[in-house]
Amino acid sequence: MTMDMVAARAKAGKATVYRRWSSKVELVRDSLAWMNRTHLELDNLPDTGTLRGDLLALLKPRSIEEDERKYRVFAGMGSFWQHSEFVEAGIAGFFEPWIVINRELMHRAVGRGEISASADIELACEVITSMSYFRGLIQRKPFDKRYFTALIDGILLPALKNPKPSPNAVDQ
Amino acid sequence: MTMDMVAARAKAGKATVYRRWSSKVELVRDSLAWMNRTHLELDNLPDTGTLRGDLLALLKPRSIEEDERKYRVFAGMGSFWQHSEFVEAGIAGFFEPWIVINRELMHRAVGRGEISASADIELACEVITSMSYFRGLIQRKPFDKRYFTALIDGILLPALKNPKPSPNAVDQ
DNA sequence: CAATTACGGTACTGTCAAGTTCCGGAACTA
DNA sequence: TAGTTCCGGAACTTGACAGTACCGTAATTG
Repeated sequence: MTMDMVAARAKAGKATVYRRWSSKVELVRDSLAWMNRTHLELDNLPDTGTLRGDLLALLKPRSIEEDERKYRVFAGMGSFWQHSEFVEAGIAGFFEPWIVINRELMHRAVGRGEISASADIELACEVITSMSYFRGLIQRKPFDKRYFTALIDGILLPALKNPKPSPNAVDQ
Repeated sequence: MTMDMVAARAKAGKATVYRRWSSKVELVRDSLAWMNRTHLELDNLPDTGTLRGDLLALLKPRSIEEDERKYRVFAGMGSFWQHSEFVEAGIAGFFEPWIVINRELMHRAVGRGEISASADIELACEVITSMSYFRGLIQRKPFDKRYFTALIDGILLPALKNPKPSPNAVDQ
């Protein structure tokens, strides 16, 4: 991802790119922010009546391919992993919305009495995100509907429907 | 991570480094392989009688700090993320042994009748690894004993002790 | 001790990519 | 049409870093 490539892809001159962004750092920052603008409106979440239905409703073909593009972007960002500013503001920002959404859906499910009130929501709402990330970026296997449903039905819902064996809080 | 730094850290001349490795690529490959040599012998796993005990026995202070060093290495490897050769052989190789160990411990637990035989072991044995990675490299928070036990007690064991909920034929 | 080898250090070369400068031409304006 | 502004493109500068060449010296061997 060189600036020449960026300019070429934009069918623009490098000078023009630098007219709009004063450095590559700013360009990357803005690009990340742009990608982070989530299409998922927090106040318009799916509400199917079951946690399982809500979660499945989140996984649209759109988001699958978007995720894969994000992973390719990550892999190509190379040197920016050193600057923790970017990891925090940019990369972590990718995942935070999903975690927030999961948290909200799970809290609703608790309210409905669908899952145990003593479940560790704070941890559970990071499970999908963590594992999708690991699968996409490390294992480089598709995070598709099959895997997603297996995750929900095989891990997440069983974990949430039971009270946890021992009460444990995690710092946040 | 420049070759000058490597040489300096080794209190050696750059020429000496190049006498042993013909290129940086080979050096990184060998370094990854060396870090991957796991201290956990597969035929000498903990056997405390419970899955919980076995898993907790895996988490030694040694491995915690080693993991954090690995994450720092990852963050510093920058450009190598493009070459999927390295991601597969090197980085993925870090995690595979842990997954294998988890799988073995869980199969034992199934054999003891401790966890449900219908549990999704293949998925479950990736949970700890995925989430430790996410926490260490993305969230940059410590993967310590507190978090680890919360993960085991709040997610993993509850998920495993229950049969999967009905794989209902819900929406498409 | 003398000869050879191995090493640490430093200076050099080549390459690649970020950032700058400049120019010619297109598009808009009067 | 003439003047002004903006853009694409290409050449250039600069810095960082991989890889190389070389030298003085310490260790090794006969």
